[in-house]
Amino acid sequence: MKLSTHSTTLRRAARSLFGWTALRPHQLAAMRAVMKRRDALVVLPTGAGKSAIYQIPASLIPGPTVVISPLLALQQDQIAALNERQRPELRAVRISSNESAAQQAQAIAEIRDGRAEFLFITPEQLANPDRMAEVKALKPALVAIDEAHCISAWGHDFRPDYLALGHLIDGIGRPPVVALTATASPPVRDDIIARLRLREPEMVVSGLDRPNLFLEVAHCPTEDYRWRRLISLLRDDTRPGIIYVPTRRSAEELATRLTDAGFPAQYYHGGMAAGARAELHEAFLADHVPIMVATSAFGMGIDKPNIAWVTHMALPDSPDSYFQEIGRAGRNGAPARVLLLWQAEDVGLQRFFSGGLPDLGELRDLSALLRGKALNKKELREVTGLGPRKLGQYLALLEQVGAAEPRAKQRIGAPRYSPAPVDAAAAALAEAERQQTVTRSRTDMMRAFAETTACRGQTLLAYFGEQMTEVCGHCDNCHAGTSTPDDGAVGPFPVHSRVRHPEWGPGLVLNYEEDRMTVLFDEVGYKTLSVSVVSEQGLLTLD
DNA sequence: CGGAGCTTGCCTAAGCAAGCTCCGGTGCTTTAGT
Repeated sequence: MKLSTHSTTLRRAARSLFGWTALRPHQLAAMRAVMKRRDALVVLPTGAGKSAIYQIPASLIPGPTVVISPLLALQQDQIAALNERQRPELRAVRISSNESAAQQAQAIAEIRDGRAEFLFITPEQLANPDRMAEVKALKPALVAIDEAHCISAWGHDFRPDYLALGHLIDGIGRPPVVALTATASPPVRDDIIARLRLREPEMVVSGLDRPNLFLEVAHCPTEDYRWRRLISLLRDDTRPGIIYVPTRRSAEELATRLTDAGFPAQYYHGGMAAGARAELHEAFLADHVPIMVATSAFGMGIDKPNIAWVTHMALPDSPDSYFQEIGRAGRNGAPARVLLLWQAEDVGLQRFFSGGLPDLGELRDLSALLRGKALNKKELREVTGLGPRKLGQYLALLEQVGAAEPRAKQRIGAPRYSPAPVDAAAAALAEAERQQTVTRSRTDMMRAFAETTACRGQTLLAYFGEQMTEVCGHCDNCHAGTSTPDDGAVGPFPVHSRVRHPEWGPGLVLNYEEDRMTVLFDEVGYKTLSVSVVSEQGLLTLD
């Protein structure tokens, strides 16, 4: 089929299903890749009609679509939006712990009989082999991975089944895969591609600059100063906004303090009852909550056009999180403020969150146990005495070094040629150390962003692999006149070229700023080097 | 890692410094018990 034919078909479907008269170039490019049954990785800001990228082609391609989406609440919203349209070719069902066995059976039947198109599901569900077989039997024609950055952000420790998604997709017959996210730096893109085992994916990446967001950072020597800066923002701007805080307790305390000070605020965090969370979410969307004080739990799936400002009361763990969180402001295109209030001490908490290296002995014992007999997680917990969290992390690590693999009936065993327990433990520990180094180097980059006197827009986008040729003009440093025009990245190696360091191995050149250059090394994460030292000592070579 | 909040030790009265302990994010699942 000719490309133009696909375009016409897609435009017609967009008009008929969504009432859209036009498709944006990025949307169309991504949809055409899906129509050609190619794998695709799509990085577009939310609000750019990302969901339609899989939904419109799915309605045209014969066979159902499996949508893997991380949060049940988010799935619920997406399903409701689809089913509101009352079109059989868009009907969506779900399988999760929220549905009874009977409801789950009915969902499967609806897909099998062609009465529904979309099956929403979590990676955890697919990790159950019986469930996997059930989904495979439906012969899905397409898999869509929503919020694909979760693979990289959560897979390594928090939700290990995210790490196994490539394996899980193979298990349901490996149809074409389209992965979608609003935020993915180059290494995160590589991680997504590798974990999902995408085959020569079509890359659709839009420009990330958000000119209507004014970026501002203030170093706060005292808590009092932090408070006063916040209050001055709240006096200036009474439109709705989000305040991000690092802990649950500080969310509750700050909301109370603000309310007492005459700024009515609500708080939101992951420790609250599901019902209360849903209510607050709704109330915020309905403009009933002017100020939301929240941990990072608040936000995914919040597509609210009129968020006027986002403030961080501590340094986020990474530019990835920061960009994701500030991206919720100004979706309607109106001017919006982004303010980061930070202290050097904030880094301590992030180090704690990224801390906790596995115990070599425990890893070795677990590895030896798996070689003896395949066990399920509950049995493993009982035998080893490890907590569920720790056990999940250990198993993910051992799987990555070829010392563990999923088996039938939710059991986990050792592969036939798995390394000896001592070697497996050492390799797993090394892998955990590498991940921790990279995670911590992201926090270093976040701190560098906070401390820079250069253009913040350029600095932030360079992290995401986008080279802006001119200063952004919408940050505090541009307004203060300290942003030096970055005249095309003068340096010994082109931006985005692969280089090699004798000690740190291969890496990717990200940007130049005065005499400093930032390189992302595969093994040790982000490093800032002096350009003159690199040049004089010949530290880097083209790889 | 670092902050909050407690106890201890000083030593003859109340209050302060030092030292100690504890705590800290993101969500799926499943199960036991009301």
